[in-house]
Formats: sequence, C-alpha cells, structure tokens
Amino acid sequence: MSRTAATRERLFTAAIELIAERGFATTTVDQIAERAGVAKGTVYYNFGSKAALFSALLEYGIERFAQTLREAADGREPMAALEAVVGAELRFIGEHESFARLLIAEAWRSRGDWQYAAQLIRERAIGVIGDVLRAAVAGGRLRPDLDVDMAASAVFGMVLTVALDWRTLQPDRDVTEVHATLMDLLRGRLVT
Amino acid sequence: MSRTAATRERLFTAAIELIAERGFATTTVDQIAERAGVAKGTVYYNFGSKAALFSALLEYGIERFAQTLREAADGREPMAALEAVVGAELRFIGEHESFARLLIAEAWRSRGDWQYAAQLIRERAIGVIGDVLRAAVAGGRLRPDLDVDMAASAVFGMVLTVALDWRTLQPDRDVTEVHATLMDLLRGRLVT
DNA sequence: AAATTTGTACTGACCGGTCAGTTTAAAGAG
DNA sequence: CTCTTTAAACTGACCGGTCAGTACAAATTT
Repeated sequence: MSRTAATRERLFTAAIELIAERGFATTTVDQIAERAGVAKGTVYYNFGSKAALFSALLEYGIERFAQTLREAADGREPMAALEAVVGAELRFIGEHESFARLLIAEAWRSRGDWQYAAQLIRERAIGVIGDVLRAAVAGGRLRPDLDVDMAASAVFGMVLTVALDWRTLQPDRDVTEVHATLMDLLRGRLVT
Repeated sequence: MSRTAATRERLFTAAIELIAERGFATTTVDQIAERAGVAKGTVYYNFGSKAALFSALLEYGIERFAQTLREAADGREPMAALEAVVGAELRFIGEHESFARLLIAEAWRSRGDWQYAAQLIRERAIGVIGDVLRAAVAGGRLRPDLDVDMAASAVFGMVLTVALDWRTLQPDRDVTEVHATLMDLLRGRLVT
C-alpha cells in the first residue's frame, strides 16, 4: 500500500468514527486530523475540502458494503443466498458499526448534500438484496406477485435496525442467534 | 389555544421541517425563528437554548407517535393489533414525514446528546409493538420461544425504512398497498 | 374612568467564540 | 527533483446566546 493510500485510509477511519459519534457538521477537520495522526494541511492536500473527504468516504464505504453482500450471494441458490446476504449485512455492521451509524444518520435526509447517499445505498446495497429476491421469485421460491423492491428495502431496514440494537444493547450476543431470529422472521416461521 | 402555546407550536413545526431537511447542527436558530415568523429572542424566551428546543420537540413527537400506536392496538386481538399498529406507524410517518426523517437521522448516534432519544423510542414506540407481540405469544398465535424485543425492533425498523422509501420514491401509492405487502411479509406469506 | 403599575411575550442589534479553509516555509520520502 | 507531509499562524464568515428595550393587556390606584 502506497504512503498516500495509507494516509487516506487513516483519515477515512478517523472521520468515520468521529462523524458516527458526533455527526458531520459538529466534527471538525482539526479533530479528524488529530485522530488520524496527521497534519491538518494533509487533509486538504489529499481531499481538498471537508465535504469532499466525506463524499469519498461514503462512496468507498458503500462500495465495500455492497461488495460484501454481493460476494455472500454469489453462486448460491436463491433462498440460501438471501440467508447469506442477511448474515453478511449483519456481520458487516457488527464490524463497521461506526460506518453503519453514519449511514443511517446522514442518508435519510430530505434535502442536503447527501441525499445522493440514499440513492447510492439503494442502487448498490439494497440492489443486491433485490437481485436475490428476484432470483427467488423467478425460481418459484417466492410469490410471483411480490413487490421485490419494497421487500428488499424492508429486509435491508429490518436487518440494519436489529443490528444496531444488537450492538447497542447486547453486544456480547452471538451473531448466529441474531441471524437465526431474523431468518425465522423472514421465512414466516413466527406464526404458529 | 394561548398565545404561548401557538408560538411554541409554530416553532416546533418550523424546527422539525428544517432539522429533517438539514440536520440539527446545520440548522440555525435564525432559520427556525424566521420560518416560524418570530424573532430569534422568542426562541430563547420559550426554550432557553437550541438544544432544549430540540429536546422538547423530540419528547413531544415521540410521545404522540407512541400514543398513536397504542390507540391502534387498544382492544384488538393480538394479530389484528399487530396489523393495526403497523398501519398506524405507516400512516403516522406518512403524515409526519419530516419528524420521521429527523428521528432516523438523529436518534441512532453512538455518543452525543441524543442517544437518550433512541432509548425513548425504544421504551415508548417500539415498546408498544413489543407488548402486542408478547400478547400474541401468550395467546399462542406466535412461537413461544420468540425473542420479542428483537422482533419488535425488527418490525419497527422494517416499517420505518419502507415508509420512508415509499414517501421518497412513490408518494402517490396508496397506503393500503404498502400495508398489505408489509403484512404479507410479517405473516410469512412470501415463501411458496 | 382616567392614570399608573405590573407581568408576560416578544424583538433584533450585537458580541464573542468557533471553525473551514489558506498560507508559508521547511522537512522527509521515493 | 518531485511528491507528500508538517507545523503554526492567520482570516473571515457564521452562529449561539445575550440583553436592553418595546408592546400590550390585566390589575391596581387615585
């Protein structure tokens, strides 16, 4: 990894943590530079502005998120793929809790400079779930009249909410338990 | 309604809209005052600080949210109550979209002054769903080993995400359709 | 019933701190 | 020699909070 890439990585990590804790607007560039162990000028040398840093960070994070989900689905039968994708989302959030909080906080605004973030998540991350559901419908495993896009966003939001509650309230609980409950819910195994 | 109550109401409305659009930190007190049609000093006369205004607004909104859900559940059989609560959450978000966006954006921070907001939502709003699910389990309509708290937060998050997507992407679509899809999902009617 | 006082709600110019972004000169790395 | 980073000082716009003063209606006094 080049020196530049390493510097950027450290700035990303520092910025994600701080912004998740305090929000974009109340996080100062001085704080980001300090936590990254870098001079303030370096931030501007590498990114040009606070907003540009955040923008790059969002795209980078969402791309990695979507990539993780895609790999989980790859090569699996539809219903197994859904299970794997839910597990991957859960694990990703567990490992990148700060990023998840940042996403949820900045992505669902009505105006502002980051509503494109919501669009990005929809296209990339939720899109993967949609593809899996579409395959399941095509394979006759799910109702043919299913509103795939709505269901995808429902699954994504459900997992996101539960994952954040899990990390907040019972961080020691095992992922597999959370995963199992979620899958039971999705498979309609709750109703007796 | 007293003059004071009217002024506070207008400040609430203005603040909710602006904060949902731009976030708490980037919304200025001058903007709130201007949109409410009062002087800046009036904000401080009535609430003491920007944070106190936001705090009052959160409690007010969450209480009304929870109240709506509670009334929907009241007097209904468990599964009918669940259906009614989901419908009520959907309708509340449709009617108070700004407030919902504000909630999702500010309530899931890790630190900061509003993590108590997440706690408030959990205790009040999600709590109602939890009570309904508990009743359903007690009545033998849902699996006895169901993790009620996790399921409640899953339902809440799922509805919240879908509702916001609905308002953003297809605002003209009828609530009942969205509601039906959501209930099918919850009842496990998707798997063939 | 006119004059005065009191309490409450509101006003908006102003102050002081904060912070994004700039500048500069010099040092380290590939 | 060029690219990257550093450290520190500086600028200027912006914004939360303050406060002396206004508006006005109800109570109290004369």
